[in-house]
Amino acid sequence: MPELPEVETVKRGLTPLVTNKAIATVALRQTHLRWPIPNNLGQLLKNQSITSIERRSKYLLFAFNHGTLIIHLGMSGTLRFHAKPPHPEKHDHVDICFHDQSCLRYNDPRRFGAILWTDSDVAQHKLLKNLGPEPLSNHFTYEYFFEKTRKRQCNIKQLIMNSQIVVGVGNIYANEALFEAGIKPTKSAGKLTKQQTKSLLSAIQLTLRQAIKQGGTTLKDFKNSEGKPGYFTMQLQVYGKGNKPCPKCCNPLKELKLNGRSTFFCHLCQH
DNA sequence: TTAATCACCTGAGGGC
DNA sequence: TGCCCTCAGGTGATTA
Repeated sequence: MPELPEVETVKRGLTPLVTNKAIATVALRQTHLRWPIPNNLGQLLKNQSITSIERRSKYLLFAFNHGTLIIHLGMSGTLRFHAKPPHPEKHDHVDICFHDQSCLRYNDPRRFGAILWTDSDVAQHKLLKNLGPEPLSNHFTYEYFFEKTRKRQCNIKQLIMNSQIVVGVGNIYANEALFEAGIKPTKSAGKLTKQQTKSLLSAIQLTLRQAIKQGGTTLKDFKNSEGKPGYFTMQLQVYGKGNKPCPKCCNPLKELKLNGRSTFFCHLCQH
């Protein structure tokens, strides 16, 4: 399930492989994703070259001279580069084929992802314009974060997963960052102390940096742009480890549902 | 404005 | 072995 580190890993992997390559054709086998893929995508991209790949939140932004292709991997999407593409398999929904016979292939079993096109300022696209700051940018400061927690009654886990507050913190990394910071996921956001806010901000950044360094998680579906799994699973401390010993105090980790999401924490180490 | 809930979708895993 | 059911989860839309 791609989260920010996974998307960043895909971006870094694909950038040297596809930038400045001219597109020959686009094969659309399934256009029904979260939103319909534009039927004229092939016409839009034919003989055009990708000038750069950027990432905003979990969206990959493929820049062209005349617009931007927005791709979200959803829950189960992968984007892989093939020098010589094999025969399409199940859920290989889209191929972006280059003149040199190589291809960028989008596969998404659950079809929660999206492939959209905009010829306007991509930052003003309705999916992107209301997003909060990038967690690893200079805009995600202690002052900003503390102000956002004030007068909030929702739990802190839900707050850090809110993309209007800060982008890119999904369920896995929310669990991990809260454990790292020693903060109980159910704690009301508005009751965080200044020190806890600082600790959590640092923990979010540390967790994401480590995951990017490791190449993302390997949870079930995730593979990077070369089809290889990430390696961060080895370092997950609490996610998916209900009833297993806490890495810090060895007491059994608790598991509960919070806003419909699996939540793991140590009731002794997290307050 | 904030918080909670729903819908989308399919593969994996467990129970029978 | 096969069928059925539940669960997993990111995020926009809807509702309260």
